Amino acid sequence: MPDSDYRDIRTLDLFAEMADEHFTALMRGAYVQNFPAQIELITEGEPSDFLHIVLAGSVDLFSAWNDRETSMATVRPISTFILAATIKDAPYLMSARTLEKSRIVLIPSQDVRGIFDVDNNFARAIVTELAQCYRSVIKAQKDLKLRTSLERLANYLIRQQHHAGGGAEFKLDFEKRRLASVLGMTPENLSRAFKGLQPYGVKVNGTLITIEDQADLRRFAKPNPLIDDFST
Amino acid sequence: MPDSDYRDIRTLDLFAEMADEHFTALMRGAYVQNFPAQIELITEGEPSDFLHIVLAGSVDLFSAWNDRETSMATVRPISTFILAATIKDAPYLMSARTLEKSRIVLIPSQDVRGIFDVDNNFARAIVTELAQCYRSVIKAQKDLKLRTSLERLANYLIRQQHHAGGGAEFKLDFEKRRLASVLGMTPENLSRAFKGLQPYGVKVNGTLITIEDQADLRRFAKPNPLIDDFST
DNA sequence: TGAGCGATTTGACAATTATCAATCGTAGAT
DNA sequence: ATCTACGATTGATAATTGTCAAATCGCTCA
Repeated sequence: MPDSDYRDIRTLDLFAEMADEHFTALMRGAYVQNFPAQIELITEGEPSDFLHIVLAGSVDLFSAWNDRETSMATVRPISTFILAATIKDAPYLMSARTLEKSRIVLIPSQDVRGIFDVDNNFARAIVTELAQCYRSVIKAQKDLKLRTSLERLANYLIRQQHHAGGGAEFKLDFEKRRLASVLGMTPENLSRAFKGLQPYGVKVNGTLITIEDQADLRRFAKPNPLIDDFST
Repeated sequence: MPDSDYRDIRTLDLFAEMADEHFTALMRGAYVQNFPAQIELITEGEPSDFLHIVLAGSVDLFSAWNDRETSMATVRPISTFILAATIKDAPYLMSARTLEKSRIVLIPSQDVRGIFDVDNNFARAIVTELAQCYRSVIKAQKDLKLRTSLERLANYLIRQQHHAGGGAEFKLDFEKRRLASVLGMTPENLSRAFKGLQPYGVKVNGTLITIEDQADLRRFAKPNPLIDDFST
Protein backbone atom coordinates (compact mmCIF):
# COMPACT_ATOMS: atom_id res chain seq x y z
CA MET A 1 0.00 0.00 0.00
CA PRO A 2 1.34 3.46 -0.92
CA ASP A 3 2.56 5.58 1.96
CA SER A 4 0.10 8.36 1.24
CA ASP A 5 -2.84 5.98 1.55
CA TYR A 6 -1.36 4.61 4.73
CA ARG A 7 -1.16 8.08 6.22
CA ASP A 8 -4.63 9.08 5.05
CA ILE A 9 -6.15 6.11 6.76
CA ARG A 10 -4.18 6.69 9.92
CA THR A 11 -5.68 10.16 10.27
CA LEU A 12 -9.24 8.81 10.40
CA ASP A 13 -10.72 9.17 13.88
CA LEU A 14 -11.33 5.46 13.83
CA PHE A 15 -7.62 4.63 13.54
CA ALA A 16 -5.92 7.74 14.94
CA GLU A 17 -5.51 6.62 18.53
CA MET A 18 -4.69 2.94 18.17
CA ALA A 19 -1.29 1.44 18.82
CA ASP A 20 1.19 1.60 15.95
CA GLU A 21 1.75 -2.10 15.86
CA HIS A 22 -1.96 -2.80 15.70
CA PHE A 23 -2.48 -0.32 12.91
CA THR A 24 0.41 -1.84 11.02
CA ALA A 25 -1.01 -5.28 11.55
CA LEU A 26 -4.36 -4.14 10.14
CA MET A 27 -2.71 -2.58 7.13
CA ARG A 28 -0.62 -5.64 6.47
CA GLY A 29 -3.72 -7.67 5.72
CA ALA A 30 -5.43 -4.87 3.86
CA TYR A 31 -5.32 -4.11 0.21
CA VAL A 32 -6.14 -1.10 -1.87
CA GLN A 33 -7.91 -1.32 -5.15
CA ASN A 34 -9.15 1.05 -7.83
CA PHE A 35 -12.61 0.29 -9.09
CA PRO A 36 -14.39 1.71 -12.12
CA ALA A 37 -17.82 3.28 -11.75
CA GLN A 38 -20.91 1.16 -11.19
CA ILE A 39 -19.14 -1.80 -9.65
CA GLU A 40 -21.05 -3.65 -6.96
CA LEU A 41 -18.57 -3.90 -4.12
CA ILE A 42 -20.75 -5.79 -1.69
CA THR A 43 -24.16 -7.39 -1.77
CA GLU A 44 -26.64 -7.35 1.06
CA GLY A 45 -27.08 -10.68 2.75
CA GLU A 46 -23.51 -11.79 2.25
CA PRO A 47 -21.14 -12.35 5.15
CA SER A 48 -19.15 -9.27 6.04
CA ASP A 49 -15.66 -10.27 4.97
CA PHE A 50 -14.15 -6.82 4.75
CA LEU A 51 -14.34 -3.44 6.35
CA HIS A 52 -14.28 -0.91 3.52
CA ILE A 53 -12.69 2.52 3.38
CA VAL A 54 -13.30 5.00 0.59
CA LEU A 55 -10.09 6.87 -0.21
CA ALA A 56 -11.31 8.55 -3.37
CA GLY A 57 -14.47 8.58 -5.45
CA SER A 58 -17.83 7.80 -3.90
CA VAL A 59 -19.93 4.83 -2.99
CA ASP A 60 -23.69 4.35 -2.91
CA LEU A 61 -25.17 2.25 -0.13
CA PHE A 62 -28.46 0.85 -1.27
CA SER A 63 -30.91 -1.87 -0.54
CA ALA A 64 -33.48 -3.83 -2.49
CA TRP A 65 -36.62 -5.75 -1.72
CA ASN A 66 -39.28 -7.21 -3.93
CA ASP A 67 -37.96 -5.57 -7.09
CA ARG A 68 -37.77 -2.18 -5.46
CA GLU A 69 -34.53 -0.44 -4.63
CA THR A 70 -33.59 2.52 -2.51
CA SER A 71 -30.45 4.51 -1.81
CA MET A 72 -29.70 4.59 1.88
CA ALA A 73 -26.62 6.81 1.94
CA THR A 74 -23.59 7.98 0.03
CA VAL A 75 -20.09 7.43 1.36
CA ARG A 76 -17.44 9.96 0.46
CA PRO A 77 -13.73 10.09 1.21
CA ILE A 78 -12.35 9.51 3.64
CA SER A 79 -14.63 7.27 5.58
CA THR A 80 -15.43 3.68 6.33
CA PHE A 81 -18.57 1.75 5.74
CA ILE A 82 -20.07 -1.53 6.89
CA LEU A 83 -18.48 -1.18 10.31
CA ALA A 84 -21.44 -2.55 12.26
CA ALA A 85 -21.68 -5.71 10.16
CA THR A 86 -17.94 -6.24 10.51
CA ILE A 87 -18.00 -5.91 14.26
CA LYS A 88 -21.05 -8.12 14.72
CA ASP A 89 -19.80 -10.61 12.15
CA ALA A 90 -23.28 -10.43 10.68
CA PRO A 91 -24.46 -10.26 7.07
CA TYR A 92 -24.42 -6.94 5.26
CA LEU A 93 -27.74 -5.15 5.47
CA MET A 94 -26.96 -2.98 2.47
CA SER A 95 -25.29 -3.36 -0.87
CA ALA A 96 -22.63 -0.95 -2.08
CA ARG A 97 -21.64 0.19 -5.54
CA THR A 98 -19.15 2.72 -6.80
CA LEU A 99 -20.74 5.84 -8.22
CA GLU A 100 -17.56 6.84 -10.02
CA LYS A 101 -14.02 5.62 -10.34
CA SER A 102 -13.09 4.95 -6.73
CA ARG A 103 -10.18 3.92 -4.62
CA ILE A 104 -11.18 1.51 -1.88
CA VAL A 105 -9.31 -0.14 0.98
CA LEU A 106 -10.43 -3.56 2.08
CA ILE A 107 -9.51 -4.76 5.55
CA PRO A 108 -10.40 -8.34 6.43
CA SER A 109 -13.18 -8.23 9.01
CA GLN A 110 -11.49 -10.94 11.00
CA ASP A 111 -8.43 -8.71 11.46
CA VAL A 112 -10.63 -5.82 12.56
CA ARG A 113 -12.36 -7.97 15.15
CA GLY A 114 -9.03 -9.34 16.29
CA ILE A 115 -7.49 -5.92 16.85
CA PHE A 116 -10.73 -4.70 18.39
CA ASP A 117 -10.27 -7.38 21.05
CA VAL A 118 -6.78 -6.27 22.01
CA ASP A 119 -6.64 -2.53 21.35
CA ASN A 120 -8.74 -0.51 23.76
CA ASN A 121 -8.27 2.77 21.99
CA PHE A 122 -9.49 1.20 18.80
CA ALA A 123 -12.51 -0.22 20.63
CA ARG A 124 -13.29 3.25 21.99
CA ALA A 125 -12.97 4.84 18.57
CA ILE A 126 -15.39 2.28 17.23
CA VAL A 127 -17.88 3.24 19.90
CA THR A 128 -17.73 6.87 18.86
CA GLU A 129 -18.06 5.98 15.20
CA LEU A 130 -21.02 3.67 15.77
CA ALA A 131 -22.78 6.17 18.00
CA GLN A 132 -22.38 8.75 15.27
CA CYS A 133 -23.73 6.37 12.62
CA TYR A 134 -26.64 5.42 14.82
CA ARG A 135 -27.63 9.00 15.41
CA SER A 136 -27.39 9.78 11.72
CA VAL A 137 -29.82 7.02 10.85
CA ILE A 138 -32.21 8.15 13.56
CA LYS A 139 -32.16 11.61 12.04
CA ALA A 140 -32.82 10.18 8.60
CA GLN A 141 -35.70 8.21 10.06
CA LYS A 142 -37.22 11.31 11.59
CA ASP A 143 -36.81 13.12 8.29
CA LEU A 144 -38.72 10.34 6.55
CA LYS A 145 -41.51 9.94 9.06
CA LEU A 146 -42.16 13.53 9.99
CA ARG A 147 -41.81 15.34 6.68
CA THR A 148 -43.42 15.34 3.27
CA SER A 149 -41.19 14.92 0.25
CA LEU A 150 -41.33 18.65 -0.45
CA GLU A 151 -40.12 19.40 3.05
CA ARG A 152 -37.39 16.81 2.80
CA LEU A 153 -36.14 18.35 -0.41
CA ALA A 154 -36.25 21.86 1.03
CA ASN A 155 -34.23 20.81 4.04
CA TYR A 156 -31.83 18.86 1.91
CA LEU A 157 -31.17 21.96 -0.17
CA ILE A 158 -30.54 24.03 2.93
CA ARG A 159 -28.10 21.46 4.25
CA GLN A 160 -26.40 21.23 0.90
CA GLN A 161 -26.12 24.96 0.60
CA HIS A 162 -24.52 25.16 4.00
CA HIS A 163 -22.19 22.32 3.13
CA ALA A 164 -21.17 24.09 -0.07
CA GLY A 165 -20.17 27.22 1.80
CA GLY A 166 -23.47 29.05 2.18
CA GLY A 167 -23.53 30.95 -1.13
CA ALA A 168 -26.77 31.49 -3.01
CA GLU A 169 -25.57 29.19 -5.79
CA PHE A 170 -24.31 25.65 -5.45
CA LYS A 171 -24.26 22.36 -7.26
CA LEU A 172 -26.07 19.17 -6.38
CA ASP A 173 -23.48 16.60 -5.55
CA PHE A 174 -25.19 13.72 -7.27
CA GLU A 175 -27.58 12.95 -10.03
CA LYS A 176 -31.22 13.65 -9.49
CA ARG A 177 -32.46 10.11 -9.78
CA ARG A 178 -30.25 9.14 -6.86
CA LEU A 179 -31.19 12.21 -4.90
CA ALA A 180 -34.80 11.20 -5.39
CA SER A 181 -34.08 7.75 -4.07
CA VAL A 182 -32.16 9.08 -1.07
CA LEU A 183 -35.04 11.40 -0.27
CA GLY A 184 -37.50 8.55 -0.61
CA MET A 185 -39.35 9.57 -3.75
CA THR A 186 -39.44 8.92 -7.48
CA PRO A 187 -37.44 10.99 -9.98
CA GLU A 188 -40.69 12.35 -11.42
CA ASN A 189 -41.80 13.45 -8.01
CA LEU A 190 -38.46 15.13 -7.35
CA SER A 191 -38.79 17.06 -10.57
CA ARG A 192 -42.17 18.33 -9.45
CA ALA A 193 -40.92 19.01 -5.97
CA PHE A 194 -38.31 21.38 -7.39
CA LYS A 195 -41.13 23.21 -9.11
CA GLY A 196 -43.02 23.25 -5.85
CA LEU A 197 -40.14 25.11 -4.23
CA GLN A 198 -40.08 27.86 -6.87
CA PRO A 199 -42.48 30.01 -4.82
CA TYR A 200 -39.83 29.97 -2.09
CA GLY A 201 -37.12 31.26 -4.38
CA VAL A 202 -35.49 28.02 -5.46
CA LYS A 203 -34.20 28.07 -9.04
CA VAL A 204 -32.92 24.93 -10.74
CA ASN A 205 -30.76 24.81 -13.79
CA GLY A 206 -29.57 21.29 -14.40
CA THR A 207 -27.40 20.52 -11.41
CA LEU A 208 -27.01 24.16 -10.41
CA ILE A 209 -29.28 25.38 -7.63
CA THR A 210 -29.92 29.00 -6.74
CA ILE A 211 -31.61 29.96 -3.51
CA GLU A 212 -32.67 33.56 -3.85
CA ASP A 213 -33.99 34.15 -0.38
CA GLN A 214 -32.62 31.88 2.30
CA ALA A 215 -34.98 33.16 4.97
CA ASP A 216 -37.99 32.48 2.78
CA LEU A 217 -36.99 28.88 2.14
CA ARG A 218 -36.15 28.33 5.79
CA ARG A 219 -39.55 29.58 6.82
CA PHE A 220 -41.03 26.81 4.74
CA ALA A 221 -38.48 24.10 5.51
CA LYS A 222 -38.25 24.67 9.26
CA PRO A 223 -34.84 23.03 9.55
CA ASN A 224 -34.09 21.51 12.93
CA PRO A 225 -30.69 20.59 14.32
CA LEU A 226 -32.14 17.38 15.76
CA ILE A 227 -32.86 16.23 12.22
CA ASP A 228 -30.61 18.22 9.94
CA ASP A 229 -27.40 18.79 11.81
CA PHE A 230 -25.24 15.83 10.95
CA SER A 231 -22.36 16.87 13.14
CA THR A 232 -24.00 16.20 16.52
CA MET B 1 -31.33 0.03 45.16
CA PRO B 2 -32.94 -3.35 45.91
CA ASP B 3 -30.75 -6.39 45.43
CA SER B 4 -33.07 -7.90 42.81
CA ASP B 5 -32.81 -4.80 40.62
CA TYR B 6 -29.08 -4.82 41.07
CA ARG B 7 -28.89 -8.40 39.86
CA ASP B 8 -31.28 -7.84 36.97
CA ILE B 9 -29.15 -5.02 35.65
CA ARG B 10 -25.96 -6.98 36.08
CA THR B 11 -27.27 -9.70 33.79
CA LEU B 12 -27.72 -7.29 30.90
CA ASP B 13 -25.17 -7.93 28.15
CA LEU B 14 -24.10 -4.35 28.50
CA PHE B 15 -23.01 -4.81 32.12
CA ALA B 16 -22.35 -8.52 32.38
CA GLU B 17 -18.63 -8.52 31.67
CA MET B 18 -17.48 -5.37 33.39
CA ALA B 19 -15.37 -5.32 36.55
CA ASP B 20 -17.27 -5.63 39.81
CA GLU B 21 -15.91 -2.44 41.23
CA HIS B 22 -16.91 -0.51 38.13
CA PHE B 23 -20.40 -1.91 38.15
CA THR B 24 -20.71 -1.07 41.81
CA ALA B 25 -19.49 2.43 41.12
CA LEU B 26 -22.07 2.89 38.42
CA MET B 27 -24.84 1.62 40.66
CA ARG B 28 -23.77 3.84 43.51
CA GLY B 29 -24.64 6.93 41.49
CA ALA B 30 -27.76 5.41 39.99
CA TYR B 31 -31.24 5.55 41.32
CA VAL B 32 -34.37 3.60 40.64
CA GLN B 33 -37.73 5.19 40.36
CA ASN B 34 -41.29 4.11 39.70
CA PHE B 35 -43.15 6.28 37.26
CA PRO B 36 -46.86 6.32 36.50
CA ALA B 37 -48.07 5.98 32.91
CA GLN B 38 -47.73 8.81 30.45
CA ILE B 39 -44.84 10.54 32.13
CA GLU B 40 -42.34 12.23 29.85
CA LEU B 41 -39.00 10.94 31.04
CA ILE B 42 -36.81 12.81 28.63
CA THR B 43 -37.32 15.45 25.99
CA GLU B 44 -35.50 15.60 22.68
CA GLY B 45 -32.97 18.36 22.45
CA GLU B 46 -32.03 18.28 26.10
CA PRO B 47 -28.56 17.27 27.25
CA SER B 48 -28.25 13.58 27.97
CA ASP B 49 -27.87 13.56 31.73
CA PHE B 50 -28.81 9.95 32.34
CA LEU B 51 -28.58 6.57 30.76
CA HIS B 52 -31.97 4.92 31.28
CA ILE B 53 -32.82 1.31 31.94
CA VAL B 54 -36.34 -0.07 31.88
CA LEU B 55 -36.76 -2.70 34.59
CA ALA B 56 -40.52 -3.04 34.31
CA GLY B 57 -43.30 -1.49 32.27
CA SER B 58 -42.62 -0.01 28.85
CA VAL B 59 -41.40 3.20 27.32
CA ASP B 60 -42.23 4.90 24.04
CA LEU B 61 -39.46 6.66 22.17
CA PHE B 62 -40.96 9.35 19.98
CA SER B 63 -40.07 12.47 18.17
CA ALA B 64 -41.87 15.61 17.09
CA TRP B 65 -41.42 18.26 14.43
CA ASN B 66 -43.66 21.02 13.23
CA ASP B 67 -46.68 19.83 15.23
CA ARG B 68 -46.32 16.28 13.96
CA GLU B 69 -45.27 13.40 16.14
CA THR B 70 -44.12 9.87 15.47
CA SER B 71 -43.26 6.82 17.55
CA MET B 72 -39.79 5.60 16.79
CA ALA B 73 -39.60 2.52 19.01
CA THR B 74 -40.83 0.86 22.16
CA VAL B 75 -38.46 -0.15 24.92
CA ARG B 76 -39.38 -3.14 27.03
CA PRO B 77 -37.67 -4.71 30.04
CA ILE B 78 -34.90 -5.24 30.50
CA SER B 79 -33.04 -2.88 28.26
CA THR B 80 -31.38 0.46 28.11
CA PHE B 81 -32.15 3.44 25.97
CA ILE B 82 -30.41 6.66 24.95
CA LEU B 83 -27.02 4.97 25.00
CA ALA B 84 -25.67 6.78 21.94
CA ALA B 85 -26.52 10.23 23.29
CA THR B 86 -24.96 9.34 26.63
CA ILE B 87 -21.72 8.18 25.07
CA LYS B 88 -21.44 11.10 22.69
CA ASP B 89 -22.51 13.56 25.38
CA ALA B 90 -24.89 14.93 22.78
CA PRO B 91 -28.52 16.06 23.04
CA TYR B 92 -31.26 13.45 22.98
CA LEU B 93 -32.65 12.91 19.50
CA MET B 94 -35.86 11.39 20.82
CA SER B 95 -38.23 11.96 23.68
CA ALA B 96 -39.37 9.16 25.94
CA ARG B 97 -42.56 8.60 27.86
CA THR B 98 -43.83 5.76 29.98
CA LEU B 99 -46.65 3.80 28.36
CA GLU B 100 -47.68 2.25 31.64
CA LYS B 101 -46.52 2.22 35.24
CA SER B 102 -42.80 1.64 34.84
CA ARG B 103 -39.72 1.07 36.90
CA ILE B 104 -36.73 2.95 35.54
CA VAL B 105 -33.07 3.13 36.51
CA LEU B 106 -31.24 6.37 35.92
CA ILE B 107 -27.47 6.29 35.70
CA PRO B 108 -25.71 9.64 35.41
CA SER B 109 -24.23 9.89 31.92
CA GLN B 110 -21.05 11.30 33.34
CA ASP B 111 -20.53 8.11 35.35
CA VAL B 112 -21.17 5.97 32.28
CA ARG B 113 -18.61 7.89 30.28
CA GLY B 114 -16.16 7.72 33.14
CA ILE B 115 -16.40 3.96 33.49
CA PHE B 116 -16.37 3.59 29.71
CA ASP B 117 -12.94 5.22 29.76
CA VAL B 118 -11.47 2.80 32.27
CA ASP B 119 -13.30 -0.49 31.74
CA ASN B 120 -12.44 -2.18 28.46
CA ASN B 121 -15.02 -4.90 28.76
CA PHE B 122 -17.67 -2.29 29.26
CA ALA B 123 -16.44 -0.39 26.20
CA ARG B 124 -16.63 -3.60 24.17
CA ALA B 125 -20.13 -4.35 25.37
CA ILE B 126 -21.16 -0.87 24.31
CA VAL B 127 -19.82 -1.53 20.84
CA THR B 128 -21.95 -4.63 20.51
CA GLU B 129 -25.00 -2.84 21.81
CA LEU B 130 -24.57 0.14 19.49
CA ALA B 131 -23.92 -2.06 16.47
CA GLN B 132 -27.14 -3.89 17.26
CA CYS B 133 -29.07 -0.64 17.62
CA TYR B 134 -27.62 0.71 14.41
CA ARG B 135 -28.60 -2.35 12.45
CA SER B 136 -32.11 -2.26 13.89
CA VAL B 137 -32.62 1.29 12.69
CA ILE B 138 -31.27 0.44 9.26
CA LYS B 139 -33.81 -2.35 9.06
CA ALA B 140 -36.59 -0.01 10.11
CA GLN B 141 -35.44 2.43 7.46
CA LYS B 142 -35.57 -0.23 4.77
CA ASP B 143 -39.02 -1.23 5.97
CA LEU B 144 -40.17 2.37 5.58
CA LYS B 145 -38.58 3.09 2.22
CA LEU B 146 -39.18 -0.18 0.43
CA ARG B 147 -42.66 -1.15 1.56
CA THR B 148 -46.16 0.22 1.42
CA SER B 149 -48.08 0.60 4.65
CA LEU B 150 -50.03 -2.58 3.90
CA GLU B 151 -46.81 -4.52 3.48
CA ARG B 152 -45.37 -3.05 6.64
CA LEU B 153 -48.42 -4.11 8.60
CA ALA B 154 -48.38 -7.61 7.11
CA ASN B 155 -44.74 -8.09 8.03
CA TYR B 156 -45.29 -6.62 11.46
CA LEU B 157 -48.03 -9.15 12.09
CA ILE B 158 -45.79 -12.00 10.98
CA ARG B 159 -43.01 -10.83 13.29
CA GLN B 160 -45.45 -10.39 16.12
CA GLN B 161 -46.94 -13.82 15.59
CA HIS B 162 -43.50 -15.35 15.69
CA HIS B 163 -42.63 -13.37 18.78
CA ALA B 164 -45.82 -14.56 20.47
CA GLY B 165 -44.91 -18.19 19.91
CA GLY B 166 -46.19 -18.81 16.39
CA GLY B 167 -49.81 -19.71 17.15
CA ALA B 168 -52.60 -18.64 14.82
CA GLU B 169 -53.95 -16.29 17.50
CA PHE B 170 -52.05 -13.61 19.33
CA LYS B 171 -52.51 -10.19 20.87
CA LEU B 172 -51.13 -6.89 19.67
CA ASP B 173 -48.74 -5.66 22.27
CA PHE B 174 -49.77 -2.05 22.10
CA GLU B 175 -52.68 0.13 21.21
CA LYS B 176 -53.51 0.63 17.57
CA ARG B 177 -52.89 4.35 17.44
CA ARG B 178 -49.33 3.76 18.54
CA LEU B 179 -48.90 0.82 16.21
CA ALA B 180 -50.03 3.11 13.41
CA SER B 181 -47.44 5.68 14.40
CA VAL B 182 -44.68 3.08 14.64
CA LEU B 183 -45.57 1.77 11.21
CA GLY B 184 -45.60 5.28 9.83
CA MET B 185 -49.28 5.76 9.12
CA THR B 186 -52.43 7.26 10.58
CA PRO B 187 -54.81 5.31 12.81
CA GLU B 188 -57.48 5.56 10.11
CA ASN B 189 -55.12 4.12 7.58
CA LEU B 190 -54.17 1.29 9.90
CA SER B 191 -57.81 0.43 10.38
CA ARG B 192 -58.21 0.16 6.62
CA ALA B 193 -54.97 -1.73 6.27
CA PHE B 194 -56.32 -4.43 8.59
CA LYS B 195 -59.29 -4.70 6.26
CA GLY B 196 -56.93 -4.87 3.33
CA LEU B 197 -55.32 -7.95 4.85
CA GLN B 198 -58.60 -9.83 5.25
CA PRO B 199 -58.19 -11.45 1.82
CA TYR B 200 -54.99 -12.98 3.16
CA GLY B 201 -56.70 -14.53 6.13
CA VAL B 202 -56.09 -11.89 8.78
CA LYS B 203 -58.92 -11.51 11.29
CA VAL B 204 -58.99 -8.70 13.81
CA ASN B 205 -61.06 -8.62 16.94
CA GLY B 206 -60.05 -5.69 19.06
CA THR B 207 -56.50 -6.44 20.06
CA LEU B 208 -56.74 -10.12 19.16
CA ILE B 209 -55.34 -11.11 15.77
CA THR B 210 -55.99 -14.39 14.00
CA ILE B 211 -53.90 -15.46 11.04
CA GLU B 212 -55.76 -18.28 9.37
CA ASP B 213 -53.23 -19.20 6.74
CA GLN B 214 -49.65 -18.26 7.48
CA ALA B 215 -48.39 -19.24 4.06
CA ASP B 216 -50.97 -17.07 2.37
CA LEU B 217 -50.02 -13.99 4.36
CA ARG B 218 -46.32 -14.64 3.87
CA ARG B 219 -46.80 -14.87 0.15
CA PHE B 220 -48.13 -11.34 0.24
CA ALA B 221 -45.77 -9.94 2.89
CA LYS B 222 -42.55 -11.45 1.55
CA PRO B 223 -40.74 -11.20 4.88
CA ASN B 224 -36.99 -10.88 4.62
CA PRO B 225 -34.45 -11.56 7.37
CA LEU B 226 -32.47 -8.48 6.30
CA ILE B 227 -35.45 -6.36 7.28
CA ASP B 228 -37.53 -8.38 9.68
CA ASP B 229 -35.14 -10.47 11.70
CA PHE B 230 -34.27 -8.30 14.66
CA SER B 231 -31.83 -10.77 16.17
CA THR B 232 -29.05 -10.43 13.58
C1' DT C 1 -76.88 -0.37 35.25
C1' DG C 2 -75.88 3.26 32.57
C1' DA C 3 -73.46 7.74 31.64
C1' DG C 4 -69.33 9.35 29.91
C1' DC C 5 -65.00 9.10 27.90
C1' DG C 6 -61.58 7.90 24.72
C1' DA C 7 -60.14 4.80 21.19
C1' DT C 8 -61.45 2.84 16.92
C1' DT C 9 -63.91 2.61 12.80
C1' DT C 10 -66.31 4.38 8.83
C1' DG C 11 -67.42 7.53 5.09
C1' DA C 12 -66.42 11.27 2.10
C1' DC C 13 -63.07 13.80 0.36
C1' DA C 14 -58.44 15.95 -0.47
C1' DA C 15 -53.56 15.79 -0.76
C1' DT C 16 -49.63 13.35 -1.77
C1' DT C 17 -47.08 10.25 -4.30
C1' DA C 18 -46.44 6.74 -7.89
C1' DT C 19 -46.87 4.95 -12.59
C1' DC C 20 -46.72 5.01 -17.48
C1' DA C 21 -45.87 7.07 -21.74
C1' DA C 22 -44.07 10.59 -24.41
C1' DT C 23 -40.94 14.30 -25.11
C1' DC C 24 -36.99 17.13 -24.24
C1' DG C 25 -32.13 18.10 -23.50
C1' DT C 26 -27.53 17.12 -23.35
C1' DA C 27 -23.09 14.69 -23.24
C1' DG C 28 -20.40 11.42 -25.49
C1' DA C 29 -19.54 8.55 -29.63
C1' DT C 30 -19.00 8.17 -34.48
C1' DA D 1 -21.61 18.06 -37.08
C1' DT D 2 -24.92 14.43 -36.44
C1' DC D 3 -26.43 10.49 -34.03
C1' DT D 4 -27.41 8.04 -29.99
C1' DA D 5 -28.33 6.97 -25.39
C1' DC D 6 -29.76 8.20 -21.15
C1' DG D 7 -31.32 11.06 -17.68
C1' DA D 8 -34.69 14.67 -16.81
C1' DT D 9 -39.09 16.60 -17.48
C1' DT D 10 -44.01 16.82 -18.54
C1' DG D 11 -48.74 15.26 -18.90
C1' DA D 12 -52.34 12.17 -17.77
C1' DT D 13 -53.91 9.05 -14.66
C1' DA D 14 -54.05 5.85 -10.77
C1' DA D 15 -52.82 4.35 -6.24
C1' DT D 16 -51.77 5.47 -1.76
C1' DT D 17 -52.16 7.98 2.20
C1' DG D 18 -53.96 11.72 5.01
C1' DT D 19 -57.78 14.74 6.91
C1' DC D 20 -62.04 15.78 8.92
C1' DA D 21 -66.39 14.64 10.78
C1' DA D 22 -69.50 11.46 12.45
C1' DA D 23 -70.74 7.05 14.20
C1' DT D 24 -69.59 3.07 16.89
C1' DC D 25 -67.38 0.28 20.25
C1' DG D 26 -65.60 -0.87 24.73
C1' DC D 27 -64.31 0.29 29.10
C1' DT D 28 -64.38 2.65 33.60
C1' DC D 29 -66.60 4.41 37.31
C1' DA D 30 -70.30 6.39 39.88
